[in-house]
Amino acid sequence: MFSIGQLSKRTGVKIPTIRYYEQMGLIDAPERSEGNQRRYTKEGLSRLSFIRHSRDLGFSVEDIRGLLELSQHPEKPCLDAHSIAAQHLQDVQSRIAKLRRLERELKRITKCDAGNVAACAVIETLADHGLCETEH
Amino acid sequence: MFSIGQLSKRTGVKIPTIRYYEQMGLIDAPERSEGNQRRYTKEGLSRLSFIRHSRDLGFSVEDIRGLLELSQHPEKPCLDAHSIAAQHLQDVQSRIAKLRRLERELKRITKCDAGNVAACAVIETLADHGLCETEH
DNA sequence: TATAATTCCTCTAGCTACTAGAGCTTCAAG
DNA sequence: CTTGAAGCTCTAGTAGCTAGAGGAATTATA
Repeated sequence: MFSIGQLSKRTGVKIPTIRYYEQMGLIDAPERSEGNQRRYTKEGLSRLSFIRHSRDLGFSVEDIRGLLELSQHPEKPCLDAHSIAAQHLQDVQSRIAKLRRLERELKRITKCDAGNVAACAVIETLADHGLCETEH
Repeated sequence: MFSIGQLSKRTGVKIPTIRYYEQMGLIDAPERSEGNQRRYTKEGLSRLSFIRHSRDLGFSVEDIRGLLELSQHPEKPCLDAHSIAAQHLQDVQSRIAKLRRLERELKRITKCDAGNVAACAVIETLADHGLCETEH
């Protein structure tokens, strides 16, 4: 049996976050000690690790809800898991693409070496979208 | 003079968002009509365009506050603008790097072609960080 | 000009995924 | 048995909006 603090240390999930996940229904409410403190089992630990890892990979809480549900049913086909992951991969890729465009634009405007704001490319570009080279 | 709706159409910023920016002090409270409706001038329009464009480039509201302040003082040196933009560029680059690592991991795990959850690489990887190839 | 349709007003609450703090209770080590 | 760390619940705050209620003003049509 682990206290919430031990669980936190083992998974790297902060204590208030663990309570938050419980409130959101991602993890089951664990048993309590006589004095009403949470006591977790190994199952609780591995479930929280799963969540932590999924969050690290950028899955939303809703995605994780689906993935957890699936992981409880090993006999089911795993198409759903794949489509959640594939969708997420797409999201990640489009975010990368968008950030790359920003990066290009920011690199370009920060090259300015004017001395004052009146002639500064950063300020000027922000004021006038027409000066941009790419869409965003 | 523009109504809030016209301003919204010209800048692409939604009406509640314009009011929100006013509340946050990013734009000045404009004059009002006899019936208490907002009436904007061309200055209001260009200030909002500046904000919109900066948001598109991913600057935070706080950053924009600084950039706007600077843009009001054309005679000042523009070092501050550059450091805000350069810092932001760094943020963008580190986000790109992080997303690339995720992308690699997600690509790898979605390659799985098992038929059911018990053998599915997606689920398995989420459950066990040790199966990952890169840190995240 | 009368009425109808559209736009605008303020105010409150909700979204994601947490995080921080107040004020109090329980646990574990010495 | 005491004391300090760790736990409890509850509320509110973070960014950057977005949505809805309920009502007033403006604009377009008949």
